[in-house]
Amino acid sequence: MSRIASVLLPMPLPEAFDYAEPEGLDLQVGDQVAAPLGPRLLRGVVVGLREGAGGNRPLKAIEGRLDEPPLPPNTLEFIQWAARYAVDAPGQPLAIALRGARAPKPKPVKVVEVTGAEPARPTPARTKVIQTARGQSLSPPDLVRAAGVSSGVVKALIDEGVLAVRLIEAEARFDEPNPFLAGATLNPSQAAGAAALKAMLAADTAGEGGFNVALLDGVTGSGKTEVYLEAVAAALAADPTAQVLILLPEIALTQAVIARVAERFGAQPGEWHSDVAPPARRRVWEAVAHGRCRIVVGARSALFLPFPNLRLIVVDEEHDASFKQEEGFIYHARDLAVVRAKIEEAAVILASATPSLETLRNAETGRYRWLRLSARHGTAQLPDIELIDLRETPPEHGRWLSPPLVAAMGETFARGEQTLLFLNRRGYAPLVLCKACGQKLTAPDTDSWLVEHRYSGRLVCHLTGFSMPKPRACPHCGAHDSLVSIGPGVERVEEEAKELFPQARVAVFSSDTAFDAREARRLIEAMADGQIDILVATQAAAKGHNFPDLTLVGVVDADLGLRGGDLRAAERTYQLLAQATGRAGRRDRPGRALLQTYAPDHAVMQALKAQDRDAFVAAEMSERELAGLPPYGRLAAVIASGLDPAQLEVFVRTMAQAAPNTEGVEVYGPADAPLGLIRGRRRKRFLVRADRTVDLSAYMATWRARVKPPASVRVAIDIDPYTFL
DNA sequence: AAATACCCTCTA
DNA sequence: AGAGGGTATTTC
Repeated sequence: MSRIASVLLPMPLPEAFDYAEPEGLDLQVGDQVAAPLGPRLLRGVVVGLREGAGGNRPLKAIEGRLDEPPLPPNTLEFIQWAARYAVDAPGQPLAIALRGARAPKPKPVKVVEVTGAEPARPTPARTKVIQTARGQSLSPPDLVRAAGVSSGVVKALIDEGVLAVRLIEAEARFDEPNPFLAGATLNPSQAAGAAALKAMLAADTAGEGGFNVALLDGVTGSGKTEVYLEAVAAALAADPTAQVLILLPEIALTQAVIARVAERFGAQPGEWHSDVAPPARRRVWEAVAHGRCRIVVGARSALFLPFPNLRLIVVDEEHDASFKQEEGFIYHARDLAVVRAKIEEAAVILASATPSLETLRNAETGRYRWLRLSARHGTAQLPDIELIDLRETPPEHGRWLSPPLVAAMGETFARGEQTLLFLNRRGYAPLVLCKACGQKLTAPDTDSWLVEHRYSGRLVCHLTGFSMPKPRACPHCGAHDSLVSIGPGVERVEEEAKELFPQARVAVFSSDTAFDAREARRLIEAMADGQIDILVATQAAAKGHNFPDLTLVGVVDADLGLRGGDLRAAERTYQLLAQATGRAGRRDRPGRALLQTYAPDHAVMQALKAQDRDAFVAAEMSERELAGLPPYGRLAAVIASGLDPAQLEVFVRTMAQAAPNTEGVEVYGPADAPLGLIRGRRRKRFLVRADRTVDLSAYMATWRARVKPPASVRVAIDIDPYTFL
């Protein structure tokens, strides 16, 4: 009797395909195989094996097993669970999981070996080289350095045949972390938190079930990182094969955490995000699959790495919206981290100063352990937060900094201390319009405004990536010198700060100026080192960094995130501004934060001023509960897009008709999406609200299966949406 | 996703 | 008829 192998291919196919297992191949679930698909040969993963023959049609045979590490069973289960949750093809998350396996291998490294031949003239330098080379494998430059000779000596010995150069495959090696090194000195609050986390991890070793989630809840500066690193140490110490994943919302934050992990455990962790070069990614992937890499620090896609023994996942800044992947395979890494941990029977630590309402709800109901860190680290105090009512003290015409903020900046500068001006808007001006014809400049066939960037002299669409040089004449009416820049971006605020304080050193931190990890670090270090007096920054600099001389934070437009007014506007604004104002006043100096607002009475502003997170959360929770919105209910969105508006309209109406009638589910729409046109595609949206008891993924899958969109119409399903554009 | 089967229009 | 092109279908 022969066997049938069910093979999942990394593509948007609806299901795994069946293949015949060749005689004697002895496949296992998880094996990577080469499988024929039409005329092509593709990498796939065995997800099932059963006895049987082809049935009504003959099956193609698997070409062979690839000499690559298999995917662990839990990783496979997670991939399939994730696909079902996201209402997408299982090949999509598989493609993410195999991204490291498909990257090119690192170049082989040269090593020098002794051949046993005697040198013709044994000088002292030559003898030293031969002795050094014996017993260890070093590259030619390393051997030169280790023996303390000049490179000519080694080269001559190679030419003579005394030494031989061999190319070896760079093995995916990672140093073993040492969990027994001394950690940071913890204050009592931190020590209590660390002890509670260790107790949670011990429940696993004691056989009481490894799946546990803890919310590590502490104000900015309370030292959450030190606390969770103690939990990482405990997890690694409890099991010599244990692996730990630390997830961060942004690449910019990885460097700092990697440095702290390296210091704490005396070993470099694996680094995983889109900026890591493919060969390095391959090295991490293989080392993780073999269990040789025990700590990974990475962005959301690290969740799909093939850990054979994942014991702990830390999600740092768990409230951060960057954990939500909005394109391609749509998922929320924090939510899926909890799922993965459940499958692995591992522990999860969600860390934040401003936890999401979803997480807070789980903590309130006791599903998650709730660890609150009270004190700020050392002697530092929370900043003093004041609101500037822009209706009473507006900036001058064409300016963005109000007199009270300017005065505070002046005092701060005079004391030799630093100011952070926070504005979550890249570029010079968010809108350019023609004062002759009134047209707003937009990207071609797209509804979003072009943002003016003065550094590059271009107009950029932040949505589609389109950019063009700023034209001299209006593209609509042809009028000359009629284009005016409306509103402020960080570059414009920088300009104003330089004019106000010509002697001050002013810099901008945004994804445009900190364009890669190295440049970001350079700017952060310059700021930490006191080489910058005024830093104008987007949210890229609002998170996680430590600036000891920063005593004033000015929020240029506190109301920015409240406009648009979607479900999470208030929550998001609170989180972002609490984070930004929390930058002020570390060490022994008290900090001050000033928020410029036109709505000082808004609940968010009042909560920020009073630094009363609990009151804000309670108010927001009761509103959500009344409306049955998350975390009390669930949401899903459907985004249909097409080139032909009429065809899209017809489809969207049939789709509305086809929505299943289910108790506890309401479907709203179709409506024009707020960004109704992107790259020439018309967009329509549905919003679905469901009670928590409803299997929303199953509902959406049923709905989708009832309709067949014309080939030109694309349908995307977004479970638990965060943006409503 | 990517190869190919299909189905138009245009050229001669 | 055959090329050229865009689009729908199929892939175990």
